[in-house]
Amino acid sequence: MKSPKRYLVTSALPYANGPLHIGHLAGAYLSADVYVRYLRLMGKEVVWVCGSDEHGAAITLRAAKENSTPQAIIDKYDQLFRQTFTGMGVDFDIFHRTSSPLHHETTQEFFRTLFRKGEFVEQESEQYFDEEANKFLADRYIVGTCPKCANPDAYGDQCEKCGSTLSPTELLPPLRSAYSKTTPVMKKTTHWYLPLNKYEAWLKTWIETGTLDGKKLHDPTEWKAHVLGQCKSWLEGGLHPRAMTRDLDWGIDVPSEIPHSSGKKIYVWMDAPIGYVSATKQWAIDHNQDWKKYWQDKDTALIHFIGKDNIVFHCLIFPAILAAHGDFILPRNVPANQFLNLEGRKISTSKNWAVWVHEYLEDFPDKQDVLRYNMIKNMPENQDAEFTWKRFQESNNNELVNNLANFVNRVTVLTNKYFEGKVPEANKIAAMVSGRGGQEATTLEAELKTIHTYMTAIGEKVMQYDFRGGLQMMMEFSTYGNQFLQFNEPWRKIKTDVVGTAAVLNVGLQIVAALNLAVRPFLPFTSDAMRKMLKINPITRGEGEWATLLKTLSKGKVLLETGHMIGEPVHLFSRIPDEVIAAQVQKLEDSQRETLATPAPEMPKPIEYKPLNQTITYEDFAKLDIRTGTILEAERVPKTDKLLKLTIDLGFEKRTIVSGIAEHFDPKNLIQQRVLVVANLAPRKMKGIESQGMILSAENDLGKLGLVGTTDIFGNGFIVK
RNA sequence: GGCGCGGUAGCUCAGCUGGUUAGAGCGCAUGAUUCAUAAUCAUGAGGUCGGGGGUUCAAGCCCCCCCCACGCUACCA
Repeated sequence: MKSPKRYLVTSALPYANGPLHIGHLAGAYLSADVYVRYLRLMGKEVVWVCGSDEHGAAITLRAAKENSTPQAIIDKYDQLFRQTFTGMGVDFDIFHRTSSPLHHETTQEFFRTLFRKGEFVEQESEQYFDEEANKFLADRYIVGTCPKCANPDAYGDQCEKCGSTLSPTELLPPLRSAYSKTTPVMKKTTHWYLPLNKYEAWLKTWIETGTLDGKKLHDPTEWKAHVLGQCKSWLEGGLHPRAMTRDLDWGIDVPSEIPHSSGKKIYVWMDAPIGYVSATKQWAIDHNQDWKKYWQDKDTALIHFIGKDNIVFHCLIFPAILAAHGDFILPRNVPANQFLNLEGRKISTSKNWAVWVHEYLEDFPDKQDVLRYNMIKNMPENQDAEFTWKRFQESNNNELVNNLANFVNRVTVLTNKYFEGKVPEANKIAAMVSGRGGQEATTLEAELKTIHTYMTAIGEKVMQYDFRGGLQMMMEFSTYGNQFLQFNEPWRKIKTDVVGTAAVLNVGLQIVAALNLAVRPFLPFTSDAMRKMLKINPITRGEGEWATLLKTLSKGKVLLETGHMIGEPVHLFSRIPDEVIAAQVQKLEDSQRETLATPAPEMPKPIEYKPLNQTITYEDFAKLDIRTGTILEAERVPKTDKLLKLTIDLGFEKRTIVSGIAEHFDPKNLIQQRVLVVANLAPRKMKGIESQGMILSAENDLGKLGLVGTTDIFGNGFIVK
């Protein structure tokens, strides 16, 4: 693939519902920041957009819970995001908001275009409805019992206790509406669907070959294996139409001229990626540029940085939307990162098992680059990775302090000590040995070539989205500097050979000067500090300095001229002592414990009794028809983990009941067991078998099930009341 | 259960379309050195490449079966 004229880089819009933790940072922001910083230093035309994702049910719900308003919630987190990103040196070209009027217009325009082109399918479906509040219920607004962990307050889209993804139909009763606490009913509603099944064929070709309409748009071999794998997995399974609208209060209205649009909002998942477009528009307005150049010109490379949870949306659904619209380019790559674990466990907001970035900035002032270094070093580029405070400390002390900062310090100290802080004469014939092995003689010219090689290699890694590799290469370059000093021993040479010492330190300073740029995409604050120390011009954004440096080197010219005065040595990094690390680990455990309000692990765990459900009337109870019965047959339902197919004798008839108890009972031990059966429950098909009722069982605090039976003096079919 | 990404030295990971004695960083051991925040540099020990079968002159890389971790997905009335 030929290299593009310009780049449009996006980072997943953070959802304005809570603060950022290190997992967010590792996923879509630091990776993009390194990439974009490098592109800018190479003088490439690049715009990097991001913004707050501010719509959807979770925000209204949170507002209600905190007795606040959605607007107040999004304002609060938008503000916090901006501070956090700026604090960490994550340097977007624009950080926009999906609540802005420009974004609303842009999204509606998109929707309108797709509607007019007849891309949507209007379809009626049944949704949960709250009769008292007179509202349809988003998944998030349906509360019920989690089928996985029995948390009675799980939401219809997710259980916050065990973190599993749910759908409303999976929730166990009693279901209730988050608005009125009443039981929701099913009601018909109309929505607009994107017929992904219609696009399946071209999406498949596009993903697998990078080709659309005979044109090669990207090279799939450059895509990460797990991204391709995930997409192929979806394509194999067949794509289904997906609703692009919701019945919601908080979001972007479906354009009013569209029939039946009253009360309908555009689905946040459609609204959010269009946020990349509106952010670009706003940037263009601010900078007197043409946004279309970035979204509609074939020579632009669109790159989406996201976490793996977003793969399907950015690789299939959003491209389908863009293509359905017609005027837009498709992403050239979607370098999704995997997940970052923390101290051996998954990061969890609800369990408060997280390192919050804004808190890190408070706890470790002026140590942004230490976190950046550690996060890039352990970036989950191709598989899940882990952050531990111990490794954070080790990489700081052993690599940043001992290797990088120390090398820079050695060179500046020696220059100040022996040459009054002036870059000494480069003597091209002076005898020096190479930093590699210390065996062969070398010259300034050869060393400039070596520097060029390192700088090129680091850049290549970054362009391949191998940020860990680039970072490692950068550190090897610093090691090379240490080796060069070690082999040439300027501290010894000064006693006999001032000219030779000057030559050695001149090379040392050239390495430091190059290192200053090598470090910059990863550690921008450090790069600034080094420039101050070297007394060279500060860089604001990056305007091709790296490219210039490569040119200078390949001409055999030096980066720092002889006689240039450098500043006093400064320690770029400082050691982090054990106590500080221990305190962070303690903080993590404390906050998590507070959140869970559980005693220390070594204490015997008290039984957690489930809270009582809301009071019901006798009439409610009387609706239940519970009968005595006996299990006649029991067998596993093939291809399921939990299902047993039971035949129950109810005296007056025999019933087939499918029950999710296979993990608790051996089928052959169930034969002739007496059970209680909810006999008037509406039948339901599971795995193609109609289940005609439900057998009762009790569950203890450890999740163990026990059948609730009758005593043997009873026959079958009698009423329980 | 289906699908997907992985399982390589104590730890974190590289290993391209199969090709000589399987690599790096950290940690560990020994030695050198003192300009530097006891930092640096050199040397070394450490792996039957998750397990089992197969294809091949040759397999960490290909095929089959199994085990483990993670993710998506189905089922859980």
